[in-house]
Amino acid sequence: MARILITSAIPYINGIKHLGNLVGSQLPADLYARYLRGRGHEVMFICATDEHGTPAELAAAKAGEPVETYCARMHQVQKDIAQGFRLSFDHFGRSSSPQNHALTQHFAGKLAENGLISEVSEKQVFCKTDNRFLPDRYITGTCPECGYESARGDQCENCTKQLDPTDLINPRSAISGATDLEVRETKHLYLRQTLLKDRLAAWIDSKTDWPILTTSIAKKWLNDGDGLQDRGITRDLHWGVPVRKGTEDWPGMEGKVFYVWFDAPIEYIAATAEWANAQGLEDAAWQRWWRTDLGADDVRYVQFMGKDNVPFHTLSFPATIMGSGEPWKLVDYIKSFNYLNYDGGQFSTSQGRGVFMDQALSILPPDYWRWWLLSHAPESADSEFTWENFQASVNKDLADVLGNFVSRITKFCRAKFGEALPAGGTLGPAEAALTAELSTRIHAYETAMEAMEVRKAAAELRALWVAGNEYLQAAAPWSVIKTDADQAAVIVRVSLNLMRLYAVLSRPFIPDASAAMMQALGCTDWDWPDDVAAGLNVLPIGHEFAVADVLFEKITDEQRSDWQARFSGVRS
RNA sequence: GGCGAGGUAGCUCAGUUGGUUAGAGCACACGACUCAUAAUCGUGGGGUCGGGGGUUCGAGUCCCCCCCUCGCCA
Repeated sequence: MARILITSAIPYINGIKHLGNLVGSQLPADLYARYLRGRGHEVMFICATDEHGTPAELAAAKAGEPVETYCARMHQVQKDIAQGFRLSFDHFGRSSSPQNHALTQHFAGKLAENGLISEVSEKQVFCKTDNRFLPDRYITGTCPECGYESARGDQCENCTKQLDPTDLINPRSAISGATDLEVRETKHLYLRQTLLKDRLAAWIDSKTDWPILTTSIAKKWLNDGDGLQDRGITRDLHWGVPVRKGTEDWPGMEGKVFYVWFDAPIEYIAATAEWANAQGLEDAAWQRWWRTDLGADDVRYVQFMGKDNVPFHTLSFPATIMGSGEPWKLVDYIKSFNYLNYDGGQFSTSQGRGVFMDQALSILPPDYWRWWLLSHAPESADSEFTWENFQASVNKDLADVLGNFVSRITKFCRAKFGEALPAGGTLGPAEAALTAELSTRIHAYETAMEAMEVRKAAAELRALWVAGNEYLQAAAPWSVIKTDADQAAVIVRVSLNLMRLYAVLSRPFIPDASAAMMQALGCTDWDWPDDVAAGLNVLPIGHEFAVADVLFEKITDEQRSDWQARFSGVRS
């Protein structure tokens, strides 16, 4: 039994996420967590809301609420929706938690002790119209590197160069558009990433099994232009983690907070601490996941995220961990995703384009979305959601192939033998062939799952469902029963056991349907079929079951065109 | 116009370090079956891998040029 720590990129507190966000991190992370639990491994699956920074302040102001109230409310909203999608976090934390405050301050203190923090008195942009210092991303201007005219103050979207706001040429406020900006003197802390560049580069180079998408982005940031730069980690804001050196005051930093990108990844650790505290456990309970000196040396740590998050997870956060000089767990594998497009364009939070998580759940149960999104996950390239494809995939895969298998075998048994596994007959060559095929396919499924090849795993699972229909079709118990009831009984017993197998194997993808299948079978044995022959013999002769309701209703053409119309515009 | 990402069967996509007749699912056609959510199973048609050069014994897979699409920005 292995121990695996899984984190999903933490969604920003500001608003409900769309399906593209969901499939880019939380959902595949959940798939992986559920699979590993199903195999009997010990899993810690962590997510949280990312709550600090100016966008939260502005959204709260717009909602007419104090920022603390706004964040608490939106956290609960996101938590409920995550539950709606059956995301099986062990803990869904908050980056504004006391635990994260303490840990963020702790890391800053350690980094300072190790000479990795510099205090820089710099000139920062203050907007008189907005009456505030403008954070990096709220200043637009021309990129000094490539001449792109709408570069943001933190990064040029055009050339991906990391920037500081004062690098921009012709800056203006992105909040008001005002140009009455003035530069004021303010002191900030910088993380001296340049001193860690060689260690980071060597570490990235050692990750030869990482996806190209992950390492190529990391290397680009390490080596492009002047290479990795020192990074400001504090801001002149009110909402955030107050700057402190561990538990000590930090002279000259009064009234300032840490930059959101400094404290957000630390929340992965803090959320695990939140989990332990919520469970009434000692610190050792979470430290054994994160401290290699306190039990985490045998933990495998896997992160899931969209490609836009890769630089922070391959460089900034590891710099924090390494720079602390303490034995914190570094990530072992980063699974990154491309973007999901919506019907010919992009999903867009700012434009309200596409289907959002709450809307999705209002029209269909989570399994439908989970199946489609995971079986079409944007792993190797951006992929596309269309309503036609969604309808076709769901109807064919879930209703026709899996749902109908369950339906046909349970109803056949009820009609011919009653609602219990019938006695008689012995396994023959057809069952031996089925067992062999299932073994091969389950192995392929496991291999894909362990490699986090999501689409491939979905295809293998589907092939397993098809194998059941093939077996039934060839065995034809509805014909056999006319001359050999014992033989028909064997086929039915094997098929009903196969249904249980499907429930177990499918659970990571479609947990509700799996639960419904198991409930219909009156079974609570979720053991993974390491031995397929034994796995097909779990439900004994005489075991009673019930015919379940239709597992998956088909999506009608009327529903499809209705939703297509309803979600064609922008969200109001 | 700038930058970025792509162009493989009607649709959504796979195609490992270049190597035998380019694959899957859906859709379509035909056949089988009738237990089942008009479901299932089998067979088949269908692609000059955007175009043109080049490297190579051999390129969807490497290099160059061009065309087109999408995104962001002007």
